[in-house]
Amino acid sequence: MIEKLIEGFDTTRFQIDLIEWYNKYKRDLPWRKDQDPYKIWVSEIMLQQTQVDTVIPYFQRFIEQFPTPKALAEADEQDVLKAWEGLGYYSRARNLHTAVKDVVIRYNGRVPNDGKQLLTLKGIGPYTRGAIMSIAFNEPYPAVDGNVMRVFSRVLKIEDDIAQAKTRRLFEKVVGKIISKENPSAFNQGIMDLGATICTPKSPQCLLCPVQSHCRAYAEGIEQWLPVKSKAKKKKRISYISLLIQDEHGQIMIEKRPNEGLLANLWQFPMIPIKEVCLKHLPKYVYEKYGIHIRLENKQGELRHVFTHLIWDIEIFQAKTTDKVENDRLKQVSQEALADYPFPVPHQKMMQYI
DNA sequence: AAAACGGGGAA
DNA sequence: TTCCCAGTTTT
Repeated sequence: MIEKLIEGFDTTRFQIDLIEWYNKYKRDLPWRKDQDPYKIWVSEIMLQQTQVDTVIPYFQRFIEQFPTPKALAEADEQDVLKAWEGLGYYSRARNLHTAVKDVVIRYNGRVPNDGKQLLTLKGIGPYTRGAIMSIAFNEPYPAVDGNVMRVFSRVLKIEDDIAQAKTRRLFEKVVGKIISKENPSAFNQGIMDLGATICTPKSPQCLLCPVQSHCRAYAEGIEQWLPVKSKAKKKKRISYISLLIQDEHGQIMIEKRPNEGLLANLWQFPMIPIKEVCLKHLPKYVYEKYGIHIRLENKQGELRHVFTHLIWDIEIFQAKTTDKVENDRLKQVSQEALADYPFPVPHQKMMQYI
């Protein structure tokens, strides 16, 4: 059934047209300066669900700070999270940290040139395995992401719903057939660049496309209707009150989030679901949860933060205390010391209200 | 198969 | 507002 999709498709000519275009127009990106599999790996993890322009400065700082798997393996998790701060999907950073420790122990610090072994490492799934194998080791593995599915859904007029998990497997089979066996690195990166610069989600630049003559969607004028993707469900909304609690020296209370789930092990200002308590009972609630007495002061502002699957609506209040706490997950720190802890973006925004 | 998991930029 | 982005893990 894959054969049916590729019937009449000039694979060899497609490979040539794509790779020639890539060699001429490839983007100058910091992780393309050499073929160090560690750097390819870090870049691929950062690039998951994250755009190139966002990743570039993070990548450069990260490689400077952790130049080798060994350097990263020996780092504290909090320092790794701090380097990741603001990039999102923090489990990527924790999984990468776990995985490089594995690489140091099991493979003597060398990223394995082996598809099966790569897949056993935390945070490396089918896409990242394919990207590392093809880009760093020039092995013909498909690396199918949203970009690749968009390009090939148009070129081959594939109308399966790309929101379905099994559709990715279909595209992996297709790319496995079409990928250049001589230069899989340029082929895969060529598709990525094509998807990023020409074959974009809206208003693709078909007139500039190096594989226009191969594209079935273009031939039929239906490129804007592909790929097919079903709608996501509605986001859940949660309201919170967040407290900027200062003691008589101006020290501010922060808490560490649980070690699993949303924003695991990042720090935040105490945050109370509004559903669980009304304003009047807030000090009592805070005493029961955090063990300190507070005097509630003025509301400082509010903010909204939108995640993939939910929305936080946060009201920000100032508060005062004279009590002291100090443990693993609860601290009172100076305003300057806040910079030493990894905070999610909504709580970074809160700092301006102090 | 579906849900959880961040954040920013573009239309 | 809505959608998209070089996805993986957990349930």
